[in-house]
Amino acid sequence: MNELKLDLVFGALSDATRRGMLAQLAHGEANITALAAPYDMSQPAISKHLRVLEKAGLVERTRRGREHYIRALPGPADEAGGWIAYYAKFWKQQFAAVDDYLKANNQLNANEGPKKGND
Amino acid sequence: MNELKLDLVFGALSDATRRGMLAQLAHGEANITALAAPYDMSQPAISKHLRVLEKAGLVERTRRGREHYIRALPGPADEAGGWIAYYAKFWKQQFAAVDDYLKANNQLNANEGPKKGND
DNA sequence: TTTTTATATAACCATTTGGTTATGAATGAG
DNA sequence: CTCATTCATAACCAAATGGTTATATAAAAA
Repeated sequence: MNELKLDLVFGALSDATRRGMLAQLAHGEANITALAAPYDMSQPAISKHLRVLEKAGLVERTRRGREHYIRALPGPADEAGGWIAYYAKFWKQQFAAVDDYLKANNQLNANEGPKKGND
Repeated sequence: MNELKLDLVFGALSDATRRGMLAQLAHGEANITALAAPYDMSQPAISKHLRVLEKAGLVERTRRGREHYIRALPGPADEAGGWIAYYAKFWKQQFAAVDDYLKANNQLNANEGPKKGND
């Protein structure tokens, strides 16, 4: 997945309303009225959120008569998750290495115990 | 992790410059000048990006003399990854179920083969 | 056919975002 | 001490974001 697409996917996931919609879609596809129901928000606002999810490739829309059914597509989210997992592995190594260094030098680790004075 | 924090984490990850910085931090901590080096961008812009990463809890800053050393913290990214992994599991089930349904009804699956006419 | 329902689009607005230049403060080097 | 380096902050700007109301379109229902 290219960087531009990751921008869209992470950007889409950065809003609680959109994450809520994706969570709702875990139960299966839903039409837009159903997706909108939990939110105290105008219909065009919901429409915009859905467009953001669509542009990120996180959902797919199927028109059936006058209703639009939305379902979640796992691919792009997986790739975003993959990005995180890939780098988190290295960050943890670094994290552990710094931890070990601090312990070896008998210093307090700011990421665990309470801090010593210096306030 | 609360929703507000997830907003910050996903929001921080939605920018290629910030993801680049986090990628760089996979090799270990770096001072701000080093982090800034790959980008054709003013120093205050870099400073702002770092603040976004800090507010999301994705990095930690340690001042040593006049230099600020940055290192990545794996925690928040892990939680964001966890959110994705949790829901992706359900989306895949749904995905598979719809797939099966379409196949059972001898229809083409829009997610795989080419689409039939209707253009 | 008329009305209602489901949705989109347009126009607008305030706030946030991502950048800039200019300036300042603290630390290190000469 | 003076100068250079590392970084932050302030003020500004354009574009993007997340919302609104008003209006339009298409399909279903009456």
